[in-house]
Amino acid sequence: MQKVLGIKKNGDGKAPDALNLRDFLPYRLATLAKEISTSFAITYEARFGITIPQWRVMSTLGNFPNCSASHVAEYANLDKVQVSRAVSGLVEMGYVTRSLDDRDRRNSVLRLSAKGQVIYQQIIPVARDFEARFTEVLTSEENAQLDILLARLMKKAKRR
Amino acid sequence: MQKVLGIKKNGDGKAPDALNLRDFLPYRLATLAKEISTSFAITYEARFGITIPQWRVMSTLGNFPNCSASHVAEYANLDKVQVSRAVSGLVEMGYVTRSLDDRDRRNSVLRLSAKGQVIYQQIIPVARDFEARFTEVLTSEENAQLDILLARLMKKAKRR
DNA sequence: CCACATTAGTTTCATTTGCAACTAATATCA
DNA sequence: TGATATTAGTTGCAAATGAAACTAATGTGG
Repeated sequence: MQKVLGIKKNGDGKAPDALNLRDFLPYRLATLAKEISTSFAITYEARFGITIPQWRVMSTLGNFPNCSASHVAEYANLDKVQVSRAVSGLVEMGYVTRSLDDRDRRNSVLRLSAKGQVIYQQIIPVARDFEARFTEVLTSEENAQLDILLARLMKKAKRR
Repeated sequence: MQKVLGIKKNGDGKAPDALNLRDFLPYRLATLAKEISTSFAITYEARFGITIPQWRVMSTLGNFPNCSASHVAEYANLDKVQVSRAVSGLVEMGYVTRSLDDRDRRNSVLRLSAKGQVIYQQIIPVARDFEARFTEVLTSEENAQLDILLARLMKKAKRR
């Protein structure tokens, strides 16, 4: 009986009576992502005292200075509550400044502070090294392929 | 400047000053996994009233009847607290039976009840269909490749 | 211009999560 | 055999999460 991504296929096409969790794509992605995320989170939590949502916010602000909280939420795949709380913490720690957009005072204007810039510049190489430890186990062709496959799956996931 | 999995490489090898979250492997995996997991969870939560950990427990018991809670935890990548609570709920709903191992009364012996078997058999095709919606967007070669890449990344993640 | 709808962001509250402490059973070893 | 350690599983508690209510600002149709 051949197996393709957890789907056991027997010759006559009859539904098999069990399913192997460990071969099940949603499970595999979830466990892999969790393993990698938490391990990365531990790295920067220990060194810089920030959480995963805070890392995402800082990284977004590194690319989009002066953007709004909703832009951060959209870009970093966080909900607005998470962004609000993450930013509050980052402001308290002095890593981010928050002001109001004078043209529309509902919007916040978020920036990395000078201190935040310093931290951010320190995290980048750590992040790259961390990522490299994984990309290293694949050839560059495989990395390119992975890139394509993940993009395709994500596109599908978003469309439902 | 070429980009490989979020690592911008400029010609002279100098560290670039920013990192694109959306190209960052841990982020991509986390968001993809979350999207897929929650969308699948909604499916069976609505129909069968079980949570993600409960789905994992049932699926494990489908393959390993009469196993212990710690075996479930190990196999389904849950911690023992999650298993304990998931099982309590499943027992309450009448999907699982819990007894003690007479040879070592610390160990529990978990089984799908008759009712649990029925539910489990109903979830399997739903799970397969759900997974198929994703594997469908890839060719069978790509699926095979994805399988290999995820396995390699997971192996690396586990070793740290 | 004013009532009403919409949007941005925060706060509240109920649920989920996970570590740590705990209980109970078994293993170890003097 | 009896003190101590280890293992399985549960419970308690504190932090994280997320939906929904809320505040404040802006947009819109009459």
